[in-house]
Amino acid sequence: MKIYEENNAVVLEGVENFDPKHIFECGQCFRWHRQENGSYTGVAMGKILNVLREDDKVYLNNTNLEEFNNIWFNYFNLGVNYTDIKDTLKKMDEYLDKATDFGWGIRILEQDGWEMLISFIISSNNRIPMIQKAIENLSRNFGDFIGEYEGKDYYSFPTPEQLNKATQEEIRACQTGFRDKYIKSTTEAVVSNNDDVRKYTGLDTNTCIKELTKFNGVGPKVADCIALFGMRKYDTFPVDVWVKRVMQEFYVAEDMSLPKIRTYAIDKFGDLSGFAQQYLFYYARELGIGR
DNA sequence: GTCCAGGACAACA
DNA sequence: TGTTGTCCTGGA
Repeated sequence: MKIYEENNAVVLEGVENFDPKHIFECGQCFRWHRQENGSYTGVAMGKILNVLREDDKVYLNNTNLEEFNNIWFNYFNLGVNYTDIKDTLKKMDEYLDKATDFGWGIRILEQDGWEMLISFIISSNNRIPMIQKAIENLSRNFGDFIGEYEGKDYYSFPTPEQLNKATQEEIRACQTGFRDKYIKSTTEAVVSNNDDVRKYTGLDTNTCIKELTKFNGVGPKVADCIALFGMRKYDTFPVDVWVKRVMQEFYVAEDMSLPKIRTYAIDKFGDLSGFAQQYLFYYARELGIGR
């Protein structure tokens, strides 16, 4: 891969296993929006970025090499060899063989743990467009204005201290629904205990999930998502309705419970469970499998 | 107006 | 220890 800077952009030439649509629409993130030219614009790590792929070139627009090295290289998980991961998964069975071809450009983003904690609390019993709207509202009302890009204003996700200034009513006014009390209580817990959830990356997977489940509004599925997408715990397997459908379609009996599906998958996919989950989720959701 | 999609939690057996 | 009703919102 050749990496160079030109015109306020960083170009990744010959980058493998990288497709914006696959990355931003596999259920792991909520702040990226598709533009008319097929690129995606979003806010992450307090920066506005636009991502466009043209053949074997990926353009990271509105950034420079310094930011790329400090932020985006890790954010896009570029140190991980997805060719190896897919090869291992492909050998496991025909479904993963198909799913890894279908979502060939998926990468698991290294997102901020605190943002994932609140985002996935909002995700519970909620649909993606509504989750996106609530997170945007929270950011506009309680985060920092970062700047304008192509005629739109962008705001950073609020810090624990910023969000803690919001009342439960103000949180609900951001269209969080009944999850307002979960967000309020979790934010209060983080601030009052001076709890840096980013440090949870250093815990082992089971401890990490157990700690996350202590927060109000965080159950098994939400904890798995936070651990996988915000804390680099790749050996876990969040089971949402789509993953349940695809697992029942291809692997397990119709009446298997969610925790048992999870255990089954982790036994089978091991250290690559989180990656398998992403390929299967994207495959199931795009094709409407099991509906 | 009615139904449905989406997990956590409290109350219950 | 597992099961059931409730929570909120927008789109069909």
